[in-house]
Amino acid sequence: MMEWEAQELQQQPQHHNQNQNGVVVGGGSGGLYVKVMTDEQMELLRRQISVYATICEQLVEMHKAITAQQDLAGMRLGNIYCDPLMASAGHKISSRQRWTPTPVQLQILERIFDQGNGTPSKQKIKEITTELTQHGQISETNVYNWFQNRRARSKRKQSVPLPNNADSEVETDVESPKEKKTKPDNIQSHENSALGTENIYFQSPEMGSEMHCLDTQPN
Amino acid sequence: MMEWEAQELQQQPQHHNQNQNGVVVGGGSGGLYVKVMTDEQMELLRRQISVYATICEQLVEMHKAITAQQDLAGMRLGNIYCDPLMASAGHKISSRQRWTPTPVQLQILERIFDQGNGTPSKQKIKEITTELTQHGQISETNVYNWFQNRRARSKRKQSVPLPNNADSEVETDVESPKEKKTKPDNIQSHENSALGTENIYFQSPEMGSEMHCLDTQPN
DNA sequence: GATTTATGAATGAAGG
DNA sequence: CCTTCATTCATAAATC
Repeated sequence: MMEWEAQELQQQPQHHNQNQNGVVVGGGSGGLYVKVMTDEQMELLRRQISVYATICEQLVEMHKAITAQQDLAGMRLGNIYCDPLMASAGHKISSRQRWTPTPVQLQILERIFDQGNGTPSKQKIKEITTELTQHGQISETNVYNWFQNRRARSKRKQSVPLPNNADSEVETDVESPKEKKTKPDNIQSHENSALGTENIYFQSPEMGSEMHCLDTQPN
Repeated sequence: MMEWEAQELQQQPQHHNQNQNGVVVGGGSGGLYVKVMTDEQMELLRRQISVYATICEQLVEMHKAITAQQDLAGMRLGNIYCDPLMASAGHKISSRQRWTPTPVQLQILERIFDQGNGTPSKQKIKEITTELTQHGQISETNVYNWFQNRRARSKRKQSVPLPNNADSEVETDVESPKEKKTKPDNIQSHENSALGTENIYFQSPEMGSEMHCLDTQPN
C-alpha cells in the first residue's frame, strides 16, 4: 500500500531528476518552477492526509481513554513504550555523538527563527537554551550553531530552484546498454489506493484543527 | 505562512474547483487545469505526510504496549478503534527523489576529481554544472554534494581498514583505535525520558518545523 | 522481492 | 557570516 505517494511525491522517476512535472508560471523573465497536480491527484492527497489526521486523532483519543483507565487502576506505566529515540529507521540507539534536537526543541527553535529576530544575542541564546533544556539536553553552543546553520541554509535555499532546464537530450542510457528498467509510470493511472482509503473505515475525515498546525517558515 | 494547505487540504467536502493556485497546462483547447506547487510546498507536504505516518506508527506501537499490559490486568478495552487495519499501516512515506548521475556525468566528475583540485570553488562548481547539464539533469547542489561525498568517502576508505575485530561492534560506540582526528566528543545524548501522558512527542528523524505535536492531555 | 550495499542529501559542528 | 568537514539518514541500485 502507500503506493500513491511514491508515485506522486517521489515524482517522475523516469529519468534522473526533478522538475519534469514542473511548469513555469509567472510569465515574466523570472518564472517560478513549480510542480503541478491535477485536481484528482490533489483530491487523493487531501483525502489521504485527512485519513491520517483522523487516524491520529482516534488513536490519541484512545490513548486518553486508556491512560485514564490506567490512572484509575493505579498502574501507570512508565515509559516502557514509545522510546523517543526509537526513530523510524530501526537505527541502533548507540550513542549519538552530536546533538540532535528533539521535535519539541525543533519546534520551538523554528518558531523563534520565524519570528524574524534575526540575531539571537548572547543573552537570547541563554534564554532559549534554558527553555529548551526542559525538553532535552542542549547547550548554548548547540543553539548558536543551529541558528547559524539555519540562517545560512535558509538563504541558500532560494537560489536552488533555478538550475537545469536544458534537458533537451537525455542520454541516460548512452553508456548502459540495457537500461535498468524504464519506469513507465503514468500519473493518472491510479484510481484506487492511496493509503487504501477504502480500507480505512474512518468515515468523515473531520480533521481536527490542531492536528495540522503547519507552521511553515518563510522563504 | 502559506495558505496553500489551508486552502487545499484543511477542509474537505466541496469539490475541487477552488483553485487559485491553478494553471492551465497542455496548451490546446481544453487544457488541463491543475494545481501547482513549488518545490518547497511539495517538500512540506511530503514531510507532513511523513510525520503523520510516523505518528500513527508510533501510536500504534504504544497502543500495543499498553493493551498488552491491560491484558495482563485483565481489563482489556473494547476495540475503540480498528485494530487490524493499523497493524499494517505502519509505513514510511518519505520519498525524496534523488539525483543519480548519468554514466557520462559520473565519468566527467570522476575525471575532475582525479585531477586533484580537491576544492572545487563556487565558481568551479558552476562551470562543472554547466558542462554536466549537457549530459543530463543536474544542479549545482548535486555537484557540490558529489564532491563533498566523494572526498569524504575517499578519505575514509583508507583510514578505516580497521583490521582485527571480533565482529561484535554493534552495541556501544567503540571509537576506532586510530583516530584520524581527535574527536572532541562532547556528547550530549538527549534522552527525553519521562514522556508520561502529558504530551506525546515523537522523535521523527526528519520532520521539519511543521506539526509534530500530538497534544494528548489525559484529562 | 527481500536484503544489502552504494551513494545522494541533510545537518551539527569547526574554522576562518 | 561563510565555508568545510564529519556523520547520519534515506533510498536507488545491486545482490541474493
